[in-house]
Amino acid sequence: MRPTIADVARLAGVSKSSVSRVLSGNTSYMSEVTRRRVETAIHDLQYRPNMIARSLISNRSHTVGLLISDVSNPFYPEVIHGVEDVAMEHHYDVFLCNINYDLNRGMHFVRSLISRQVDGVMIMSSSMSDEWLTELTRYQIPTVVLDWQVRSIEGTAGSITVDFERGIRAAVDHLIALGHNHFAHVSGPLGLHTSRLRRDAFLSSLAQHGVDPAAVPVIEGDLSIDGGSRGLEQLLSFSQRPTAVFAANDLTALGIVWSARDRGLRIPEDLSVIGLDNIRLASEIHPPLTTVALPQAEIGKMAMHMLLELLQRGEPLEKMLNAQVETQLMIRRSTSPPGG
Amino acid sequence: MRPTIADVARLAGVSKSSVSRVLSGNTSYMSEVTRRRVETAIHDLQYRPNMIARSLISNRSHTVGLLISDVSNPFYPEVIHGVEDVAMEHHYDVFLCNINYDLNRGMHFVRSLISRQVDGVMIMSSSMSDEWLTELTRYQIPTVVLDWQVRSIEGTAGSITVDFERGIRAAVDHLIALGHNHFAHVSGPLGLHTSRLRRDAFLSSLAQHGVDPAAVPVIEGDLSIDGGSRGLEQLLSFSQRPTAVFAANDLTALGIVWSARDRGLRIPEDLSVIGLDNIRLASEIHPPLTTVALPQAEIGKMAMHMLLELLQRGEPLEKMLNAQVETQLMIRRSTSPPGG
DNA sequence: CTGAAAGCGCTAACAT
DNA sequence: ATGTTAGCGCTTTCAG
Repeated sequence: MRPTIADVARLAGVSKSSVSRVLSGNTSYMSEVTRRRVETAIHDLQYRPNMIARSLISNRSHTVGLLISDVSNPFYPEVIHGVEDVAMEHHYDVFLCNINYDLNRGMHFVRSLISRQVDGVMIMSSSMSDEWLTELTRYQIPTVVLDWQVRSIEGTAGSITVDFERGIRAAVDHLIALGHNHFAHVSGPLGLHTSRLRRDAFLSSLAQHGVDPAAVPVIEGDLSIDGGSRGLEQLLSFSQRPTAVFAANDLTALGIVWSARDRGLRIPEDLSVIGLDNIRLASEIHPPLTTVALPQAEIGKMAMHMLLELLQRGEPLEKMLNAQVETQLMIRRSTSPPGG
Repeated sequence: MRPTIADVARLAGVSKSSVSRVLSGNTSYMSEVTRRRVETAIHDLQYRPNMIARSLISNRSHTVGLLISDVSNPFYPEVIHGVEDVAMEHHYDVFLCNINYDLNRGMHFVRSLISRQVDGVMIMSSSMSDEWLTELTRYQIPTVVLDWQVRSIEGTAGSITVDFERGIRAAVDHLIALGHNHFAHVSGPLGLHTSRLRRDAFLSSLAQHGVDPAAVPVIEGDLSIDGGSRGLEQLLSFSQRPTAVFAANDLTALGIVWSARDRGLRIPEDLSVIGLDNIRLASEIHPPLTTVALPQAEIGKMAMHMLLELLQRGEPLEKMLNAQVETQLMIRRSTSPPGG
């Protein structure tokens, strides 16, 4: 049996309260001697406090949940890092849940987190259900959501929205400055809000430069390398081939680059490619990818900070918190004037 | 306040015990009526049992910890999946901890997991400290370790070892059959046991074919893309250039392939490259990478299953459990006869 | 078949 | 400055 606070008390010859006091650092009114005795007893027994018992009293588990679509998506690692760093700083632990693009699985995790009395939850899944939020707020669990148009919810919640506009506009400006005039977009699943945002930002920025959006082919991909490959194939079948393509994410862009290469096209001479996310690989491939960067670690940190803030305020907010992160163009080697 | 079992009991007009009975499905000796009343009360109150309170009694948190080096390492996603899948099946939740290659951080997590009373722990970090295991077994927490030479530990533990031999021998056979006779290896950090295993397997397989191991350059890398690039540069500086190189992992292999390409070498005509792991990217790049595959998902599943078994047996084992997984050569397009 | 009571490990008044 | 007591939400004997 693992030693309990009672064992420590017995060994030290004091009461449980005294032990509890040194555990919580409530040591101001204690005699040096008792403190010492307790400390040695703790050490001798290799006693470790039982968080479960603590949580039962305090109603706080010092744990937060983080729901993501899929660990294997290279967008997440840095985000997770950001979350973990801030969490660790504040002595929180993180329950990472892989939704795996499965809404049911998501709901399962949500219920499980509720039962576990997590103090808060962050949802960063491209596909999520409003139900999750409803369930979470029903039990007053503070929740932060990334990049999801939430109809303002009653309860303690916050959201982080990504300003794609700015980075994407910079990307378009860059392409225009290079002299391109035939564009294309390989999007994410257009059922996703975020895919539409990216597409619209691209098209409207183009329009600002006098390019007719209707003339810009949009191919629906699936945010994967394979989707990018397929997108490129379609692009090549058009009579009017684009000289520059904007991909909804870096994975898609990689698929485009590699398939284009395979077909004998040179990147960037024959085709300029811009991605989005700025995953690690983007700078490691050849040529390194020009991309609209998301501040991944910052997103993670911000989410956890916002959650912490939500946790502090006891009462439900009258209005959801909101924060915005900026995107930023990283110019690398996958873009050049058309023809080189 | 969230409803408790008392609220349900009150609403249903029964005792807490009765509610508890239906919660645990202990419904055999109950009247249909009471069961119904309780069920409706649970539903009306949207009651969710408090796992924390349950755990306090049962001493089991239905939670396991999974320590990994770094989420961003593409080796892990499938492993994590495997673990999660069988964990979910058995109603366990997984605490994912990113050691981040930091031994202190690892110890921190270990202590935290102990305080949280996790039922078991899996350690899958390339660098780990024996201390972790000592600490874990001190508190009788069943632990499964991947690919780490554990001096047999007293307590409830298991290990999964990877048989690199077989897959690597197949890789060497393949290279020899293709007609290669100048080899090189870009290893992982040779401080790591697993790096030495891989290197030794390569060298000894080569020896079996009459190749003098002393004549085979081994360049110490760091299991990253960058390390691969640097490895290739060194390789090119040798008077006798190898025609085939075996990399300690796929990331290293990618670095080699891409850098070689950059320097105008053709893959596989001018250089055959074999990786190890079989990460997803390996089959998505061009040319797809020949690699010694680790059964990632299987490793995850096996680890969780072994942990479950450890959990079943109450008493400490007299001997550690052990299981082995096989590696397998995946022949793709990054290898060919020298010169094409 | 159902309820009352004790107790899991800990903290937080309340005494002393 | 320290000990005593009650109780967090739940399960589990033990009575009835």
